[in-house]
Amino acid sequence: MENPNQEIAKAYNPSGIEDKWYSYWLDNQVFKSVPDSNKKPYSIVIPPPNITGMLTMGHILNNSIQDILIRLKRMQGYNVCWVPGTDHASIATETKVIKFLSDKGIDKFTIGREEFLKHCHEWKQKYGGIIIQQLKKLGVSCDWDRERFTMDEHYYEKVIDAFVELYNEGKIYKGYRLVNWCPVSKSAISDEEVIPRPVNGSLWYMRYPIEDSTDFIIVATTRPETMLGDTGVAVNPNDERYAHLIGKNVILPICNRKIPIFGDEYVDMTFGTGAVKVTPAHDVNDYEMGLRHNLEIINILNEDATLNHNTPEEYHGLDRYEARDKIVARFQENGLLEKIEAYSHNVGFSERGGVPIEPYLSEQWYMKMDELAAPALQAVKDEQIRFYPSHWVKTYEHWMDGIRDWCISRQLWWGHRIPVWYCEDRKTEACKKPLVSKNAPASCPHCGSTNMYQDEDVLDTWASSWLWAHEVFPTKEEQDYYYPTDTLVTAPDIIFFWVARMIMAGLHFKNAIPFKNVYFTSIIRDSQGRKMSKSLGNSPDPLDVIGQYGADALRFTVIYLAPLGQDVMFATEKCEMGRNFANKLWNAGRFLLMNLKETPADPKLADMHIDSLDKWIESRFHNTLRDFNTAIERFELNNALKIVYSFVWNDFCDWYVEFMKVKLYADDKEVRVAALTRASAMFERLLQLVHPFMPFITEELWHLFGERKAGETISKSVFPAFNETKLAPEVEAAIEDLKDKINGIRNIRGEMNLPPSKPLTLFIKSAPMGPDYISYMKKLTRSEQIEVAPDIEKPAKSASVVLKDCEIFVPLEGLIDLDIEKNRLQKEIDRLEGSLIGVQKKLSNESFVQNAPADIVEREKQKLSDWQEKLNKLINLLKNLQ
RNA sequence: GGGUUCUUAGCUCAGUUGGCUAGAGCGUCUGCUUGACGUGCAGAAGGUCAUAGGUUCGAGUCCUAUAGAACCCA
Repeated sequence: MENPNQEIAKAYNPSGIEDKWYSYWLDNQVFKSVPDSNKKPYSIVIPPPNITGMLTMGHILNNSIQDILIRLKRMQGYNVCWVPGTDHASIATETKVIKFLSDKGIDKFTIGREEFLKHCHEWKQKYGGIIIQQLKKLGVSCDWDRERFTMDEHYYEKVIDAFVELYNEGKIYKGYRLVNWCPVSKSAISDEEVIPRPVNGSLWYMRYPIEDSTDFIIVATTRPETMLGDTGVAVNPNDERYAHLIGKNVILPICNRKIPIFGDEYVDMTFGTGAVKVTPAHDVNDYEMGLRHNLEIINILNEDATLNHNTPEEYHGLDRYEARDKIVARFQENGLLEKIEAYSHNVGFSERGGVPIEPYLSEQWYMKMDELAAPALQAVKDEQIRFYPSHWVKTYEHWMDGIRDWCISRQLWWGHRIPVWYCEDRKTEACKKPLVSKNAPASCPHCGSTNMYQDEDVLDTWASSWLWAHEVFPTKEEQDYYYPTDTLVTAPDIIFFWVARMIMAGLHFKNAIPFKNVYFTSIIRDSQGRKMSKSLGNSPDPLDVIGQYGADALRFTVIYLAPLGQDVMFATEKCEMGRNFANKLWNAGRFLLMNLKETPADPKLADMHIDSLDKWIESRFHNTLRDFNTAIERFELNNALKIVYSFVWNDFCDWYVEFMKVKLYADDKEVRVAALTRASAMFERLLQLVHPFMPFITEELWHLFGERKAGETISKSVFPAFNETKLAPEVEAAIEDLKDKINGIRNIRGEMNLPPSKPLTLFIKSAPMGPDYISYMKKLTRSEQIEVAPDIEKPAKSASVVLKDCEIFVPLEGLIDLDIEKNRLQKEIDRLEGSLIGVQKKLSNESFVQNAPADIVEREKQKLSDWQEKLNKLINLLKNLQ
């Protein structure tokens, strides 16, 4: 292991150390989990990153949180299992591979499905693992032997089984409806893949001639080209301007089609002219209106958003935007264009294709959601599944209440191909029915034809990943042991797409919830509050940050900055916070190690020469532990970290170690050894507290602090348990009191600009203090002489500190600047007087004294007398200075 | 248009069921080669808790309205 004579670096340098320990953990199978009925399981399934993805700050936050929970539970004796894996990301991957191939001059359709899929698998082999390798740099403790992929053979099969099962239950059907259509991918896409973007467009006011009249009705539209598919004009039935036109027809220009004017409450009278053209085949709201009013539905687009044969010949094959220009020009020529207004509005863009999506009529497979959603909604309402933060419950309920059927088919090749076959010959009526089965049927069961073909479409990626929480566990034994999983950590923007659907799938297929807790992570923003995104280029590469500061520092910083439910403003420089903390920890360890070299620890002395300092730090430790446990229970990881941070930096380093130096340089060797032995033991426990957050540095230090057996790791050491009997409130109060005295004296030093090189003499008017307290005080205030007596006289020309039951005088002889001291006292007097007014007001209020709880009133009275006394002393001191 | 959340120090945020003189980190200012750490130590300055009402003995905390910001859904 380490060379004991090697010097320990003055500043902590994570490079080298992090990779060393990650290999060590892997070599020793520290992260491995196998079912063990003697141990309680704690399991998490990773939200599978997209195989096309690269590590982002979002992944850093999400996976740090999971790792903290996993590492903590591992140390607390659970059989923890964190299953990693990736998602095949149907449309994203297909888009990438198409691009990759087209750069080489290869076309998807020319090479055909099978050949194309080969390329996809190759691509996945080559690039699909990058994000997993990147994650390892973060130190995450996934059981890598369990790495899954949503198109693994077992998993693929289960996705198909689920389709067949749901179809047989009547929950899957084929429907002809409007979907979000991406003209580039030529596929339906999910709502999630439609990104609304503000667009500076126009509002075109177009005149539609009324039948048998010279009048017009003017409609306003953002999409004039869709007029070729108009089959009605709608006005609000309460709109007096148009009441006389309801029931009449207009003659649609260019097409010369007769279409009705009708009334519908949907129409907003204040928008445009209050009259809208209705294109049921190309707008969601128009589609609904079309159904209500029995309008004809005319689809005017091809799959690539060019115009089709339902338009006049001159428009055939034109791109939708070319057609727009042509139609506007035509209206203008004919004097039918009223005006054009600038108008900015949101247009849905395809996330992958990068072009505006088209609401498009097509035949797709749908999953009925109502029956699946009901128990999933209940499970959250009943708190079988808890959300952190809980306010997401409302969003979840809202969506589940209004849930719509799920379009699960995609016109893509990369993914789980829909297990449906059709008879090509269709000799009988029954042959037209799709045949749903896991395996290809040999022949048509109705006509016997062997001429069968499979549905070309694949399933929506979410229709595979919704099985993730249970199908990552391959056997029944494993599922019985690890499922339901304990906690899901994910981003709130996929609450519907993934979280809700996993709950449905879990309840439907396993008859049990998939997880008990869902932690919704924050959104990472840049220092200006903008969401981090590729296009803005405002997201640092996490690997660069790790290179610069270390994974421990990055983890620390991200968690420290991420309160439950709040967004995180991140900037790379903020990692200094984590780096500084790592360095602090390192140097505290270094200090103890340097002393241990001279004075080796001796466990036999661990309980010898115990004084109030030992009891104090022990009490502080258990207080910390209790608060830490509470924070973890509430999933307030940033709080948990702050609690640990403050124990390490404030209690341990600032006070305990400084106090301990008195004992460390004592004449009695046994005192020295005992103090150091206990300090080391405390430090090891403190490392355990930090370990889930900063695994690498803690492992390094833990190994420096003792002879460890081969393969031994802090990761599997037993996490400290809270012990109430270790709490010592009276000792804590006494040390707090001592700290107050020291702070008072340090204040004088600071205000008077007295350098530490100038030792002080102190006169303390109080009850006698223990000799240990006197030595601690000497050490921390750099005083050479301290006199304590209840009736001590204030020396002339001295600064003073007034505390409860205690006055401290610091003689300053020639050094004192009377004005400074006067100002100090005056400031304190002013502050106290201000506070006193508040208390007096309260106590002189009869209804306060009557209504407030007795202990509150008592407390106020106590304050009054304490402060009054202190104030009097201060006034006296000030008077004597004049 | 509907829903959710937020507004506290220069910045980023804590502040539990209403009850200490409203806290922390960063930044700022002053001093310091203190027998671990200048990635540090010690000290200090800095706040009308978005605004206006209300409930209450008591409001940063609860209620209502207003203003502003963000996100989700339509």
